[in-house]
Amino acid sequence: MSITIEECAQTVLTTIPSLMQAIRAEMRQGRMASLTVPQFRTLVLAEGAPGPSMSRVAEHVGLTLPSATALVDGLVERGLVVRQPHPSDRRCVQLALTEAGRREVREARQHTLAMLTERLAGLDEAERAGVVRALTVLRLALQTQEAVR
Amino acid sequence: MSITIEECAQTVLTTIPSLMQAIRAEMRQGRMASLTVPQFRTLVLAEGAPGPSMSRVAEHVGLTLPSATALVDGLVERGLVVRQPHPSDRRCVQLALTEAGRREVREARQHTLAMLTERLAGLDEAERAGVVRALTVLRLALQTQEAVR
DNA sequence: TATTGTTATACTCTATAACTATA
DNA sequence: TATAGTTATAGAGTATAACAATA
Repeated sequence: MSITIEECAQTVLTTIPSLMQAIRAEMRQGRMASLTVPQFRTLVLAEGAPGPSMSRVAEHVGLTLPSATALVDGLVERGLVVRQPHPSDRRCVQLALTEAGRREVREARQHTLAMLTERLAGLDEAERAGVVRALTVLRLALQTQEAVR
Repeated sequence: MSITIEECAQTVLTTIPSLMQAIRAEMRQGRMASLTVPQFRTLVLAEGAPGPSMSRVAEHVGLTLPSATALVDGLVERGLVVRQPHPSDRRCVQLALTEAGRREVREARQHTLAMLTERLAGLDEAERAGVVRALTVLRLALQTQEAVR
């Protein structure tokens, strides 16, 4: 029973939004985790990379620059990040997590991962490997083109 | 190289939002396809099931009832669906596609699938099968719980 | 002149709380 | 009293267009 590209595309189109819904619901449900998915992703970026620029944020989260500005504004207002001047290029901004931001992202991740882990507990070894492999394949296939755009 | 549940959860948490972004971008890019993902999913539901209620829409798209109301309001304003009275239970609504709605959903799907198909063209048979299998596994794992909630 | 970022503006998404109408 | 749906209200996500500051 061979699966055509069209069938595969169809599955992707119908399933990914559902999965996204589920993840969003998880995150919203966490009592203390008052972060939306894009906010969370921005904090994760700032946690890993040192002082990302606004452009970097926009690219990472998949937004336009103005959208990233609005997103970061919200995080700044809530005291989770600060905008720091870039030392050598004064047009650029370097985003930095505050202590509160560091705590928030840690808690949100812990919480969300715990919930996800619970739901994925039923998967066997082969299924887990399959999931990781398939998602990696999809990421490469769908993101490659974005760079081209 | 065995993959733990935590690693699997981690991959899901970081990858699914990216994939969703990519799909959203695809749909937005379509010249004539001016539908958002939730709007599209609502039209697809109405296309398949006959006269879904508002509750059915909310459940399918993963929204609260008020959110579904707002979503459908937009579609009604644009002439893509109509709210019809349920014959026996006057509290209920039955959603029906208009001709324009039927055309719109057809075009949007065609367009989006074409783009996705293009991007997935590089996958071999085993990868396609793996993707479908993995997404199905994830859907079952993540959605089961939603019903419980 | 090109690049980085922000402001202005306008939709849509999404939720909670309060309400109406029907069962 | 319980259920289906809407209205009211509010905040976040998201885009395009126009602008400011710096390189």
